[in-house]
Amino acid sequence: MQISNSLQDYLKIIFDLTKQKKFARIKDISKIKNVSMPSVTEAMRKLSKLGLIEYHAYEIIQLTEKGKGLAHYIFNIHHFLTRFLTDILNLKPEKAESEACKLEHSLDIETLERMVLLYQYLTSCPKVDHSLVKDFKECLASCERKNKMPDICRDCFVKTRFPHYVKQGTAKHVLLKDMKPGEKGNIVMIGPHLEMRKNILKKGIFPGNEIEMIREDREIKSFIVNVDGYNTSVTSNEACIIEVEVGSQKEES
Amino acid sequence: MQISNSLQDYLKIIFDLTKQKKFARIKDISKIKNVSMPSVTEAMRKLSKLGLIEYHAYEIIQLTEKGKGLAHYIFNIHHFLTRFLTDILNLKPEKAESEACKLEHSLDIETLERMVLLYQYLTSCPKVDHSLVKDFKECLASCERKNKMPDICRDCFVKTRFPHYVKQGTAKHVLLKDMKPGEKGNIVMIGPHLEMRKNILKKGIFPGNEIEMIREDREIKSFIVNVDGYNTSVTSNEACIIEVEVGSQKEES
DNA sequence: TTGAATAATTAGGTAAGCCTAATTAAATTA
DNA sequence: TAATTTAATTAGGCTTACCTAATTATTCAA
Repeated sequence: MQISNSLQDYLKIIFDLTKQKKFARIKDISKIKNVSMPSVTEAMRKLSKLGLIEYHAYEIIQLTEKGKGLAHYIFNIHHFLTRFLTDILNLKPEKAESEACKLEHSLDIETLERMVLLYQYLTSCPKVDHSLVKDFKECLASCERKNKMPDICRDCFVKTRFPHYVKQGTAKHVLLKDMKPGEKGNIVMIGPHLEMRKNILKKGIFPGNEIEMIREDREIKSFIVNVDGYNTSVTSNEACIIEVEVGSQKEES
Repeated sequence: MQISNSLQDYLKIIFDLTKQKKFARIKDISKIKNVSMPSVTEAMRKLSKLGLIEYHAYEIIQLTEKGKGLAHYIFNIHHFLTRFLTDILNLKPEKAESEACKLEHSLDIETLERMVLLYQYLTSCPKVDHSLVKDFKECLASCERKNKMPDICRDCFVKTRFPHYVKQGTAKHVLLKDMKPGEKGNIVMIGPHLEMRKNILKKGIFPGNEIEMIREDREIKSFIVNVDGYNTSVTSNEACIIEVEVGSQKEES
């Protein structure tokens, strides 16, 4: 059945209210969804027409069996996503809540299934070292303490702080700051320091992007780089935490 | 700047077309976005008013510097998400494409930042055993071969195929099929078999949910269970791959 | 049991993002 | 260069999901 995001939200809210109070009222829904009461009335009529709720003017609102099933489904997707965002990505509960609200409408069952698998894999699979998620979170937590290189990342990152550190095979890993004009490569990692990383991402620079060093502009303490065909600038500090794989590229003359 | 999802899509399409042809035309955009030409015209006027494109009736469309920056950002978010979905979750490229299209509008920078970190952690962090993602993908691939217990999961799962396998501390792990009426627990894992898992998820049963066994209904070869307050049924086969943690619950009499 | 307060509904309106049909502009080709 | 084809625009409409102001039900409390 096709049902709009907004109506799904209404259904979820009714489900939630019904759990506690056995019924839902227009006013409560309007408050939770932060819309006016007439908007709720209108939505209720639509849900009623779809056979998802039992509703008549001025009476209390209850889910039909069909509505209960669908609401339960949406509700649990929401909660799984919240768990994923808190348990794996370590978002704060309120943040995870609001992000899950947006995500629940845009993922289809197949992607969701993969996320469930990843979740299970990282948290419960006996084959996986469970300190993995713990380490990841510790790394995240360290990153949140600004202006300090997280201890847990020192090992990872310090190795690449020397120019042309050879990682494996033909691929050389360098920091962006050490690249010569004209040199190209693929971004493999954007290092510690939460705020800096956020700013780098905001410039449209992600791991996996192709990056080319254009030139250094010492006046503005920046590097001019070309990322997948678009020129942008990166501060010297930022260039110290962008790790680039060079040398395994197909050269163009 | 606030810009609607739809306008973001237009911008991304223009960015993409401009890369190849140096300009974009109404007709091409309309074809790619699968909307009528008048709809495109209207959108172009809006983007032009926002200062994101250079556009006058009957003339070719080009991005302004401002538009180019924003488009590049959106475009790269899209590509990062595609990589995440293919490289980590192992979705097929076309699927990943279309899912990324939906996701790119709903994630905010903070969540994105965490996903980048997870991506880097799993694929490039020297501290992490890189076979991890490989194993996960192998597990996924095995799951796709239906009707066959994936070898890689046998270890994980067989252990729990015996009732009341004690995992750690007070928590007992059992299969749903072995639970007694009235017994409660938390779902920790939904086992191998892709299709079956999908069907279980479709019933609103996710890892992390609280589940209570109500009774077995031998006539329909199913178990009636209560998941977070909602009754549903699970086939006998499905009950064989749902692993539940019991015993660490706070008991209610 | 009747005001007063609270809750819900009508009525009428807006913005976004689509659509079709009709018209006009631009490009192509005979 | 005139006719035809292709591309783009106007004009007018629709749906979803909101809104405010005004009205009507319902509930509560004196």
